[in-house]
Amino acid sequence: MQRIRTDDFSMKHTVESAQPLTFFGDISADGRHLRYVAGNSLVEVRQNDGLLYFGSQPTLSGTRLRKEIAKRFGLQDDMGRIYEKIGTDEFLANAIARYPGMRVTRNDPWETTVCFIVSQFNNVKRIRLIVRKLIENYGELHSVDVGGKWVSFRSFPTPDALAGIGVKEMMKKCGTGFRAKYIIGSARTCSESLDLNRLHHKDYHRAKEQIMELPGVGDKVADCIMLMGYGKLEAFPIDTWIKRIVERVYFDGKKQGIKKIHEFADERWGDYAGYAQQYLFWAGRSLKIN
DNA sequence: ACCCAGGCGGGCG
DNA sequence: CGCCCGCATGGG
Repeated sequence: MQRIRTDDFSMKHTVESAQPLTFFGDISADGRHLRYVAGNSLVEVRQNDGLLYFGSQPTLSGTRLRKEIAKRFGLQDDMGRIYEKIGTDEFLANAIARYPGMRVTRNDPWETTVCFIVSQFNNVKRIRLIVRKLIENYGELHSVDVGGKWVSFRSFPTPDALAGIGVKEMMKKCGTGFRAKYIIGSARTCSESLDLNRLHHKDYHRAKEQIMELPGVGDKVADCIMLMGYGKLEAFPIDTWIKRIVERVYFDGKKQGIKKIHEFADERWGDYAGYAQQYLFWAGRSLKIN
């Protein structure tokens, strides 16, 4: 097992904040042990205060796995700087105090796309259920030896694997509901004409514009993909919670349009709006703001 | 038995 | 444009 030293990182808060990793990873009750699938490998991570121990099967080379972990959990992000930039009011300062070390995870763009298409008009519990079923039904099966024990797992289904599935079949097998046509439609586009791995280098607005051409990907889902799929930290996904919280905290409870809230977030938090969103969301939910 | 859940697309004024 | 409605489904 390798290890890295980390500061200002809580694997528990990060994984439990319902970012895509949460939708298909398993974390222990105490939040210290995580198992998830990255590509075709099974990765295990254990956090002991400021130390992160990790390994994978099949074994990725030392540097590759180290890079995967660092990137996946946003360990390169300068939290001191981010907290300074976004923690400028009481609400966010409290949110940071409540969830210290919560990072924005960086996930595979396609996996992120599917997860957030599934998330629309849905709840976290059922999102996880549906994503699990998609993996179970259409993901490629792998078996590996973990410390003498034989463990099997499935990788996330590729666009090619989903492009040919029938809408009714997916609805029946995975319980996706009306989202099946979006998942399959997006899979077809990504399989045939849109290579998601080529959007990394585009700027936020260009990439967002392109991803919104996928069926079932509107403003909010697109921002989630920009943030957690491409690591574009200026993205500010606006869902019903965020809208309510921002109106309550920053607009004296007055209703605002989506466009207005985007402008506000951009001006106030700029390049770290995505981190502001993450902390607003979790603090807001725990306070049951409505 | 209801009611809701991290929206989106399509239709209308 | 901005608003409003329907949408599949499992859990509370």
